Amino acid sequence: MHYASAIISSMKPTPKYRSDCPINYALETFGDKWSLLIIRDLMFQGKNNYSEFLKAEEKISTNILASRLEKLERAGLITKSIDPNNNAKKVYLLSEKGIDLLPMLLEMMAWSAHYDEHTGCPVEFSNQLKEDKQSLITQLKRQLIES
Amino acid sequence: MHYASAIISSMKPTPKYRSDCPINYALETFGDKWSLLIIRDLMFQGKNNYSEFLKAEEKISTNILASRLEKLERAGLITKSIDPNNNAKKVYLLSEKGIDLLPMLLEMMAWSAHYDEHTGCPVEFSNQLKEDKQSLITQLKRQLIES
DNA sequence: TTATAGCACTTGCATAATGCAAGTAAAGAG
DNA sequence: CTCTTTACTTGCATTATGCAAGTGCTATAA
Repeated sequence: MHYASAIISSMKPTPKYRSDCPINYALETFGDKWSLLIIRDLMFQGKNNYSEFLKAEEKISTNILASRLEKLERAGLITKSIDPNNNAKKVYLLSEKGIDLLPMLLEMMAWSAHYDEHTGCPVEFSNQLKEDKQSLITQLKRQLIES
Repeated sequence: MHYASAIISSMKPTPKYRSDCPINYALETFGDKWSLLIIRDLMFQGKNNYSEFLKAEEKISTNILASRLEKLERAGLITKSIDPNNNAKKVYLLSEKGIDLLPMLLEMMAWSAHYDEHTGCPVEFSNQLKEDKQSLITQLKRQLIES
């Protein structure tokens, strides 16, 4: 591409999103079969590195995991750093933007727990969700920020 | 496959889901790039037939729309019926299971409105979400049940 | 200091999902 | 009877995902 074309195309950048609808923004950010499972593992399972994510029951494949981690980092939902105790290890953590998905994830879990007859969602967790969602949010959020 | 094999394989059915995790149930039910946009149009845009869904800004293609409508119906999130005023038309409506996605969708919208600088989410809607989510849920839910 | 293992990926290729354009069938309107 | 609307289906190209194997760093033990 020569300079003039480059300038012209820089003037109308290819639109990043299909629309400016908030639902669509969410879908384009984490709307695939894997992203939210990684967020889940970070949020509820205390996992924070590549090999731990790989161990998840749903069996994500290595290339997809790598590409999702990169996408989530680019979207600002997670951060990547080197484990100070082991330079061979990377540490993935939820950013504030990622942590703020907690209320949505809890609603999602509540819905699934209600409608999936085979749900693995612990009964006490479901109950706390119904009874006192706000304190559950506060509590989980504190745990995440501490780490 | 001969009869004996058929019987044996019918004894251990291929597992329907990757896991019994509630997040995963949600993902396998509506976790793709399009399902929630259809739910959105049913829930907030008053759309209820094929050609209206096709008009959405995100430009779903006809075969994908048909397959998503079928999937959502099979999952029990929507119902399909014939328009009594026009036998050529089908009417899609949210079931209770579909309507119950409202709280999750509102959290999703709140998150996107907060983090997407180009969000199209109306300010007053965002505000009502922050100020009084519960009455917004009650109000929207009433509208959906009436139709 | 070499060997072995762990960790975080990458690569190549097969399969599946999605996207696009065109076509079809049934119903309604004129 | 014809034209339009509606709700799709079909065929094919492109993209995303899945699977197995390999790579290149640390780290750790001999």
